[in-house]
Amino acid sequence: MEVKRDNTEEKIIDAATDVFVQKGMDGARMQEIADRAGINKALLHYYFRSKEKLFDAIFTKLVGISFPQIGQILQSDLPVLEKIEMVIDTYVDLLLKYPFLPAFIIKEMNRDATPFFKFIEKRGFAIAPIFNMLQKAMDDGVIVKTRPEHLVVNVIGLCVFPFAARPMINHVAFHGDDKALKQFLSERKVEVKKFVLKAIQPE
Amino acid sequence: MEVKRDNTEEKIIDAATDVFVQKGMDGARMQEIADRAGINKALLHYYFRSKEKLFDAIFTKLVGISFPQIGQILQSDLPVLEKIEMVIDTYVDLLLKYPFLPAFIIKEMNRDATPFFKFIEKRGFAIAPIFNMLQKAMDDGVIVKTRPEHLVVNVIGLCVFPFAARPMINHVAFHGDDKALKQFLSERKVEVKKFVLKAIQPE
DNA sequence: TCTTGGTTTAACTATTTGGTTAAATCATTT
DNA sequence: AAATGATTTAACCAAATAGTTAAACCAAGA
Repeated sequence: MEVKRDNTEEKIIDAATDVFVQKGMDGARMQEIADRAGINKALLHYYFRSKEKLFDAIFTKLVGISFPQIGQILQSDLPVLEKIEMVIDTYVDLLLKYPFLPAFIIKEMNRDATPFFKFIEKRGFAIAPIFNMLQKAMDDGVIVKTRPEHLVVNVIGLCVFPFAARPMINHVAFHGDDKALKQFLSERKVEVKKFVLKAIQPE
Repeated sequence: MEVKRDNTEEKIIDAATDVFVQKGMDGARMQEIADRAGINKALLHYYFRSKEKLFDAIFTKLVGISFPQIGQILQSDLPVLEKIEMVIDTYVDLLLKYPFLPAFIIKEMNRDATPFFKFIEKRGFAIAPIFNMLQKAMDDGVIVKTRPEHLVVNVIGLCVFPFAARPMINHVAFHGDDKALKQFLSERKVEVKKFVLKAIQPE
């Protein structure tokens, strides 16, 4: 038993990831996934009973990558400012590795948000401790006062947006020069940290 | 001639906008557009020969809304800081009016960027003057020094991201409370201005 | 009123696509 | 080597879908 199972399943997952990320759930074709995995459609349905089930597997995998274990950073007893810096570093590094993630997640969240909700529920992800930590830092005068929600959205947005809007930025700001875009994106780590730290420093 | 033409065409455009924005090009169905416009499929093809042509019309319309006439603001002789504030105000107001735009544009740009490129080309949109203006302000010590590209992406990203990520923010930060989310988004104008101005003020 | 030309419809077609089935194949165990 | 059970395939099916066609309709001008 399990003759070439691991191998085939892996090939399917790789192929499906490529196709779903590029075309989305609606644009993806089971035939294309089968072709890219070097198998035929029936085998695809043998491993993953339906397109929806296959998509769920891929989506869950990719959401898992997108919402990484920043819990460790946040639960450490580093000063808040260093925590924020570490989150930015970790997150931009992740996005440099998987630049297609933001557009994919945004696209599929807008189509059907329930798989994402299930994921969050399953992982028991809670944002409240983060808000509390930031609120405390504000009360202590370590960072400037606002609603913690805004600060979190600002930080994540500054990290994520350039990747989500990559094709536009590439065209408008860099006239299609992929090298220049890549250079720009790799500068984001330093740039976002500088920008955020300056913005939140108390008077 | 042109008996009810205007009326019907308008109904089609409204219906197609709804459906394309909600489902995207791949997920949209001509039948659903026809139903929503209160006509049948053949009439849809009579007005817009193909799904692609209809989509192009809608996409171009929506990109036109997304890249509004901020030229006037930028070409005025207001101080740079006030220009930046005005751009943020204008942009967030726009997004509050059309909150679905960012996700739609990101989604469709990733599928096929050529309609967007054509639009930019046709409108003769150039980013260089904006970069030059910011560079000058940096040289004059009015704002802190960076690559202008980063500043532009930061400002746009802070405005746009919360709208693109709406479903996630709504769930994670507000537990599905639409009212709370709307309140949060309407605070962004003030928040982003505060955040950006603080981040770019010279030492 | 009769013609004309744009408008609208019902019915149809060709193709694509997700999914099924029954048979063949292959590795492993007895 | 024979049996077993997982794996793989070719051929097929039903539903959905973009697009077509030919005829009916309707408002306006001659």
